[in-house]
Amino acid sequence: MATIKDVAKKAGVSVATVSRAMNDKGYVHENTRKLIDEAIRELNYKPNEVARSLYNKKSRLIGLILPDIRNPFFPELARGVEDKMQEHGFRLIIGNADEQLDKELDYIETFKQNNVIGLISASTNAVLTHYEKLSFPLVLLDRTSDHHPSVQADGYEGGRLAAKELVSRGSTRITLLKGPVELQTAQERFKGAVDELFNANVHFDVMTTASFAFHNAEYWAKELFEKYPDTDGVIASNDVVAAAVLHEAHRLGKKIPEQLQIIGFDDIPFSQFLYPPLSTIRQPAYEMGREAAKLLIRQINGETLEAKRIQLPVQFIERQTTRKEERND
Amino acid sequence: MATIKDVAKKAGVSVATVSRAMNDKGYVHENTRKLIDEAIRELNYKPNEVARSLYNKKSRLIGLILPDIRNPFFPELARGVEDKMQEHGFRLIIGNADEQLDKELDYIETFKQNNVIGLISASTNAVLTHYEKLSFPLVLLDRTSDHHPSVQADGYEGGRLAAKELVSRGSTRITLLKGPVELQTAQERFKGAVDELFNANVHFDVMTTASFAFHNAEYWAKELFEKYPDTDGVIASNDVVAAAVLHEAHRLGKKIPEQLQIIGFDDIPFSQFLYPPLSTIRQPAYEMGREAAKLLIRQINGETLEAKRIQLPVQFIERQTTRKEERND
DNA sequence: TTGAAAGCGTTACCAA
DNA sequence: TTGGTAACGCTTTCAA
Repeated sequence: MATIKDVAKKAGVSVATVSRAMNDKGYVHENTRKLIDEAIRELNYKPNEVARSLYNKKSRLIGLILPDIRNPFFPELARGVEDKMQEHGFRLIIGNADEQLDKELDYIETFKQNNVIGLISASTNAVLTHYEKLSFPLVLLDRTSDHHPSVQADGYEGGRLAAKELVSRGSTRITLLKGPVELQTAQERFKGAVDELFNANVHFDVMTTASFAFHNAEYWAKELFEKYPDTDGVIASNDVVAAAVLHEAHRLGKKIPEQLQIIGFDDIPFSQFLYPPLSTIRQPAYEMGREAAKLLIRQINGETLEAKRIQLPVQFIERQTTRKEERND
Repeated sequence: MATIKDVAKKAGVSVATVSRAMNDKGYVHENTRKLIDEAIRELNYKPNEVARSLYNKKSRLIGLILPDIRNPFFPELARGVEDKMQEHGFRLIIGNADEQLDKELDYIETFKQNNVIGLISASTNAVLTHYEKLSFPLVLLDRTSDHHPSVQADGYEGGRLAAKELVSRGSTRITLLKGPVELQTAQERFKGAVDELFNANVHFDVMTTASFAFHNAEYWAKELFEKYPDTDGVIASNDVVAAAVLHEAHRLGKKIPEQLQIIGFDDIPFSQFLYPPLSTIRQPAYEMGREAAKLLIRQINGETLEAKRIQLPVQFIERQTTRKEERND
């Protein structure tokens, strides 16, 4: 690997001048610059980011913490972050926390030790204290905080919408799946749904699903129908859980959506391929990722954002696990 | 952040001694060591990985290139790599190439510039020349190479199995979906299936799907039934495509598996939630990730592996998009 | 407009 | 058994 010294030698100048030329800082004569550019090209020189990082105490790396890379919602978020960061010359390193605090802490440590210039976290951990004394800017994604800028979908409205659509389509014994108690976004969805359900004055039961992961989803689904065998409308905590519920409903021979309506949350790509295709509340995951990236970049550029909160709208995606709306015309 | 100097000062020794103590290199008196350990603890000192990396020209970071983070097969792979690496104190940074060569090159550059100690690539790009002159060890995952160690599933056998199961379950007009031409693994599956189909002397058509990604899968599915409306057995190039085919088959009102059998490839977690649950050829993705990690670690530890190839077995997962086998007893 | 040199935090050589 | 110091590749200050 060629170093800045090699370039300097080839161009017949000092390393200081090469550095100035590369970074457009201070004066460099135009002719000198040409010599340097040529030397760089000929040697195929790429600055050593580690050395840069050691001096500057910042790299061009952005850390992204994902709670569970296997839930398709998160890769979608990641893609949004990635694309936006790419446009600005930052590189993303993804850490999969696997819903475990120690893994999350490991990654944060790794990020610190490698001088990331900023961090985006979609962590699902309730406690955020380990984010308090970071030396680089932070954006929270798919969750909120009173102390940090954040991007999230309008969970309350999402929950409300889900309930409203189910009710207006005729479900009368609704089961509301409540996501992990420590997860704010899940709680907001829950609150939205509960409020709407109360208003509608319809019977409903609540069941808590303590995780969003695949291997548990099946279990929740079974439990759901054991506890509430005659439910005729399920508001799932997310699409993965909804898929499991749909699967279990088929196994039990339920007609969907005639006997049982199901509505998910997220709108992951797979939902359209389920049978029947899953009606769901869409979160604009990719956009959320982009917005988080924008917020982080603004901070990197020196703006102080405090606890700025960006909330993106959700949307009911009507597919076929819900019936047609009952019209009175 | 405390530095090694602070520790040295606090312990009343030189930085050289602290360094020796930390790395267990050279002599350190037991008493001195105690002093140092205590200082480290009190200051909550963590060595600066960037400085280390600058000197050693290697970090503790492992790069992982994924072709498409949205295809659930790859996160599963990543989890395997991650877990194994974690056990050895290495940290994983994931780069999503998005099936685009320039993104892949960008990540490789980032990895180089950040002194990763090794690289695992599940790239889908045909050309591998950019992997030739790397200064760190490389393992290819989910693909093969004559020049590098690699880990992959037995694609040929997988293709063969898929065909065999479909035939033995009574499909007579099979459509074989062939993955991207530049993808070796796809080609091997294809070959295995073709060989078996020839032997079985059953009619079959071939259609090429030029990508594994979601947004295209639907398109291939539609095309499939336009071209071969009376096919009674589909061997999909992977589970994502299979899901799309299943979806389209429903839309066309086909009875599955009575009129049409479908078999996938990969066994991603979602496949069990499809309706009917998808019969598929399982690749042991998580294990593959772990094996790739092992291979990389061996190289990091100085072994030369040449083009060692590890091939893991595949397995037919019988679910309900295939009929019961016709027995003659 | 340029260059010498110090410094970023660590490791390793060599002398003590 | 310990410590001084050069070196890793870069940026920045200051003097020329």
